[in-house]
Amino acid sequence: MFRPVSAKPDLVAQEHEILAEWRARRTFERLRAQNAGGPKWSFLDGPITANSPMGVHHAWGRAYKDVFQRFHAMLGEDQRWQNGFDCQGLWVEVNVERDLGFTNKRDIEDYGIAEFVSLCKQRVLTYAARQTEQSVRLGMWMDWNDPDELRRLRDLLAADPSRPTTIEGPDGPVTDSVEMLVGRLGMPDVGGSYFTFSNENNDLIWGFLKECHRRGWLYKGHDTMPWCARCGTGISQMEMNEGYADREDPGLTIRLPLVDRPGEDLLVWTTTPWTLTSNVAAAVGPALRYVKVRQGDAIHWLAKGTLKQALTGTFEVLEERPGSELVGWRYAGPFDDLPAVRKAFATGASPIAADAPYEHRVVAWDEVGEEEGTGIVHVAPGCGAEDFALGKALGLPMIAPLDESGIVVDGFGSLTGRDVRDVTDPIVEHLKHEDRFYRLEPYLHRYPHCWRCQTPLVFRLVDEWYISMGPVYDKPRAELTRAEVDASLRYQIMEVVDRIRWIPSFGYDRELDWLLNMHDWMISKKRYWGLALPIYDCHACGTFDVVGGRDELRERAVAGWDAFEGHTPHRPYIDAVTVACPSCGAPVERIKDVGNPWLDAGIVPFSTLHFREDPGYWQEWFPADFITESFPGQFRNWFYSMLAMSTVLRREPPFVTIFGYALVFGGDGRPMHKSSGNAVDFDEAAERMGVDVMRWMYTTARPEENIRFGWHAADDARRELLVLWNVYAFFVTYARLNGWQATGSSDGSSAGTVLDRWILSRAAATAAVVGDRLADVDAAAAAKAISTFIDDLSTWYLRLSRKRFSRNDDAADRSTAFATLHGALLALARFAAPILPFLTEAIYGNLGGAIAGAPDSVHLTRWPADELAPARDEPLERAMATARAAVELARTLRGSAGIRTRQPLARMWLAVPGGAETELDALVALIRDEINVRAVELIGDESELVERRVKPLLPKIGRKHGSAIPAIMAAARENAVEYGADGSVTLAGVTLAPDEVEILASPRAGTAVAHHDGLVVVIDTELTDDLRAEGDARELQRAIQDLRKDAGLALDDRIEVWVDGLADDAAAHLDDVAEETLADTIHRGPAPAGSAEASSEVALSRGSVTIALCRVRRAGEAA
RNA sequence: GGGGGAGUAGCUCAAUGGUCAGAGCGGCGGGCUUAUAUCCCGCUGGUUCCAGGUUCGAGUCCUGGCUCCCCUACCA
Repeated sequence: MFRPVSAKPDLVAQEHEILAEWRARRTFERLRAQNAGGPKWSFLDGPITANSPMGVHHAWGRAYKDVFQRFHAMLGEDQRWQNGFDCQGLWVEVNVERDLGFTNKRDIEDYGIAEFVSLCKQRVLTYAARQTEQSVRLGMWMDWNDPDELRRLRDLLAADPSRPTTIEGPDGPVTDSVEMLVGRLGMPDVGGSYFTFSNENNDLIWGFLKECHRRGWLYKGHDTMPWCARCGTGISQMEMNEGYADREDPGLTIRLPLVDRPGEDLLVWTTTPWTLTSNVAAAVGPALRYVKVRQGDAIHWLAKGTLKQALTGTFEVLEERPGSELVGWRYAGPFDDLPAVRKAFATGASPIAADAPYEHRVVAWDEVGEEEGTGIVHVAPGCGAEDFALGKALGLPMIAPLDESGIVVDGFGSLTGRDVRDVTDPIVEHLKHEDRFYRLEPYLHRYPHCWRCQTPLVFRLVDEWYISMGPVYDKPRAELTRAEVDASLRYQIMEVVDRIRWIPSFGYDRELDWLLNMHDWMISKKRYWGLALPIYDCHACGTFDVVGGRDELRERAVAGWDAFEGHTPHRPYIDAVTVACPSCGAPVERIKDVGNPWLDAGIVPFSTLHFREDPGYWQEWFPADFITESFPGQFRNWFYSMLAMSTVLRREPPFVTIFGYALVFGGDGRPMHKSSGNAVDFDEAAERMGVDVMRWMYTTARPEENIRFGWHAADDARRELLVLWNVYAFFVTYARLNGWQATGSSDGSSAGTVLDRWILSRAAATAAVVGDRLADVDAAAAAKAISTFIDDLSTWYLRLSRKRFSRNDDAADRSTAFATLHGALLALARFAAPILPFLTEAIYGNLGGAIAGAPDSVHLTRWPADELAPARDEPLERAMATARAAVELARTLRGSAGIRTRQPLARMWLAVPGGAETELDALVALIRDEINVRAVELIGDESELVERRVKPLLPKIGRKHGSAIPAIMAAARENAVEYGADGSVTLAGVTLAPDEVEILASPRAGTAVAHHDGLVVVIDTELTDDLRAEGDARELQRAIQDLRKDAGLALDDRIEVWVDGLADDAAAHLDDVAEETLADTIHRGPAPAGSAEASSEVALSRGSVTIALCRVRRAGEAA
């Protein structure tokens, strides 16, 4: 017997029960064992940042990951099931800093780098445990660590990292110091999720960097970089565009007096006043026109095209010259007295005479424009990349005013020691005092900000480390020679990209576009928590070397190994080791920088697949068959770093297929992000809507479109699943009432009715489509097919079959009906299992548990498509589609005639298109019942019901007949047509050949309606007294059923009914009414006082009738 | 700032240059149903961003403008 099922299920509670059941029965472990040795399907999980609890936006991708893994498991394929955590980098550092209340890097140094790094590791373990729990709740099956074990390691790490401890690995206990054990997480002997902070991950990146160096692609750059003063680190190109935002800066115009033209000055505009301290030149466009203007006593020079925007008040133009004539003019700088300026100028060479000290000069620069400012550009080569390039080209001195925290360095007078963000006011004051100030007004522009902490970036002159991407050639890829590709990493990566299937396909173009525009990859960060870059830069001789791994470091160490031994390769311990310079032999320290975190994630196709310690294993699992991540952002991040590293190491694709999806938006219409404050907590959503509903919402969504997350959308998703649930509940309710049991083998397909065979065919078809779509990475289409099947099952199969379950004296037919619905539901449970793991498990558990020998979980069953395939009957499916269309048309006709479906009609006429005659009798009967007509007459020749119309084929006749077209089309619309004997037609005096027109049959006005497939339906709308009486009886029956429901009666309660005011001809049908409503007696006349439990009134064709009912007490029942 | 894409019903989106611009959702009305919180039918809804142009015919092609999105970017 099946367990009873509520029509209003608590899906959330049920999910928790199933999670407990999976745990208790070790269902996942058994699935892995079952598939061990099967064909391999290699999924590579993109690491999630273990830095905060998940929001609902993380669940989209994780739902996809689980759907595809479960599906491939049902195909019997062996998988690795390894989740990944991203661990190193600024994300984690910034949060630890916040927790500690730190505001800058000095706080970290004071606190102690070792302690700080340990806190970063602890934070990662905390949130890895948390996200593990959340992912399990989502139904995600992975080789999870025990979250409590992760928290235990965290606590031990805090207490004493050197203490030995033991954890249970897949092949037995593993013992090591806490610190080293944490560094071994995810490795084969320890098991569980991979962590990018692992020793192996770091070690393999070292190997990668050494390989880059071997090929000469690694270099140190000296340049002005975008810089975050709060984080104290440079911002790479990959990170830059995360942080563009509108910002209001001071738009400051100042006067620079000309030394050789007393009383005259240059007007210069800047939005970064702090850079004025480092001014060394003023650039003019040599081809632009410049004017001298008088304003009161002052005389200014500026570009002619900027007069209106740059000047305030009236002016008088005195003189005009090309910019080239201004070049070489000397001017007084804005901060000439500062020691730093004097020092730079004393050592800088004058462009006029090599031995003279430098002086401020007007220089020529083609880039200068007139759109903004004054057409005279303030140049500070220490404060901007373009200025830097210009300064380098012209040999100008460089002044770098900021330290790494954005504090003004020594030599800048009263500004020294101040924060760059606070110097605008003192600078303006200074300029006013010196009579250099002209104008200040706010200026709104797009400005880069730190992607992590939103601090506006500054530009600093620094040393950073880069991987060269190679030249960009000014010609199409197809024309490149082999040698050119071999000399440029970016084109090599593109060749790898060519070999990958990108879904959606625009991903391919986006990745190529990024690669073409990518600057060299800046891999260094002047921070603490992350990959220790294994670069040893010799100050003695100026050469640098790269160490390729821990073992190599041990061999080459000349000092400090003891301090490092026993530690993971992180700061500060790694910094103690020095090696001998291979060039001059001097002892060299590691550079202090840590690595770009995308190095950490990019190496995982190697590190997690044991590239080094088990090459055989790596061969088997590389490249990954599949990865899936959110597209926005990853082209320049994870995809890019994996592609770059795999290209360098193997020149092979690291993955074969990539499936990308868009973003989850919050209720405010912005991308959902924790830092945006619009994130919806995952746990809240899971407990409120249930994770199957969430998974359904995500898998039905179009992956290339952003999703707007909302509870309303969740309700829509839930409603659809409740339809399925109600079919299931219906089945269980009546199976229990009838004592029906599954026998194990019967699928009802041979003896079933046309509807039975149809729904089983639909189940087979759906299983095939869902399997095909999932195999092709199209979850939305798979979900859509399931959705259509649920609709078929509920609104067509069950609607039309209901009586076979509830009131059926034919035991064999009843049994067939139960077997059919049972089979359809079990099939659905199986092919929907990857998407809806809980709901399908509940259904399967109740319906399939009874069958001997069946697996005890739907997730241990194999993909059902082949098994179901024999039930497929495509002609029947097509015929049924036609029948459904006919019913819809007839309903439309009823609607427009104002005759409700309960009112029987004498007959309808039906013309079906050729080829749809399969099961015609059964389908006609079905249509007859559904439309409630006594007879259906088939019309072989539909010509009585339709008229011929002509549709001229415009693309064919358009050019030939030109301006006659409107008249031809008007004639066609009015059907003013002459048919020729040869098939030609004449419209508006123009004769068209047979192949220039299409002859259509369209329904005559007044009938209806079938536009395609030639289906035509007509109903007889004449109502006889007899039909009215039967209609009234049906209406009465329906009112009694309503009343039963209102009175809260059980499905099998028997009743006694009173009907007052019913006409005699309708009363002739009362026996039928009594049977349908489970009434023992139907009295005519009013109910005796006090005997009725419920009553109501119903309007019939000949007046209103009062009905009343009460429950009949059974023998032995208390009164 | 540069490059690309898109503007169509209240919303999400269709419509090889072809003659009444369509779906779904929503809204309104009606209907079916003792599994249903569902479902079915009908109706409603349009300056196809604006202004020109090409054409027998333009949502579609061309020119100019406006707005939004994506990619990219320190012009002072």
